[in-house]
Amino acid sequence: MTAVQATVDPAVARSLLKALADPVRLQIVEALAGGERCVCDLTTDLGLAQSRLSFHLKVLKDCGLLADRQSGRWVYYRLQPDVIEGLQVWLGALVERSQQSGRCCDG
Amino acid sequence: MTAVQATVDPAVARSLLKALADPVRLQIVEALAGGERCVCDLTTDLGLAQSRLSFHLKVLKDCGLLADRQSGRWVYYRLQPDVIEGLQVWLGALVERSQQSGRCCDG
DNA sequence: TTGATGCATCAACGGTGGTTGATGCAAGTC
DNA sequence: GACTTGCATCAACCACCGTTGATGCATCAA
Repeated sequence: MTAVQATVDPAVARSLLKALADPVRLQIVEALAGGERCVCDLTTDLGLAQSRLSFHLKVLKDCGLLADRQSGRWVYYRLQPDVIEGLQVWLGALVERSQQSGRCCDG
Repeated sequence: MTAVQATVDPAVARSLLKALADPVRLQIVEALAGGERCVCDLTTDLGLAQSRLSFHLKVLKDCGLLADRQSGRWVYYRLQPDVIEGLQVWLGALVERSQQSGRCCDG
């Protein structure tokens, strides 16, 4: 583990950025950074209507940021750190490219 | 240089994510990763209407991702890699937290 | 079987954010 | 001075995305 994480492709990066750009979804992600939670806990902790939470969980799951599992009546969601790392690497590549070409063109 | 980059605060992170979540703005950022460009060059390279490009440049500049300078009639835009790095670090903290709490709760 | 709980999904509505074309303004050219 | 060029800004329009309340479907309890 802790192998060098591969970058995601630009289309995936876009979908991840879009998913993370919503304040409610960012709340969810930060809550799940503390560990796996079931939907009912998230509902009360974040003070969100159930359908609203469910909508955002779906968005986050569809882009790969979240995984879920069912246990009895409850559904538990958890973060997928690899995916976030992929985005991180993608941003890093951007930084690198820009620094590489930075020593240019003093207009 | 290459000092350890500080993380951004959550509100800033949100605005950066939101700014990067738009496909046109992502195009702009990737174009500028290749080095500084003036607006007129970007207009032709990306095939965007001038007012449209100008709108997105403003969004990117307002959140700190871009800086500009004027030279004669032309305005040149460039990336601010530090800001992207800040976002990267912020994502890293998220990953770290989630891995830390990952060894929990096998329901 | 009946009823309750946890969650997903749907249709309708509303708001925010991006697009477009016009206008304004500053910096150059003649 | 008048004219052109490069860019920012504005108002009007439009599309998409998130919200809401209702409904459906499992799972579990009685």
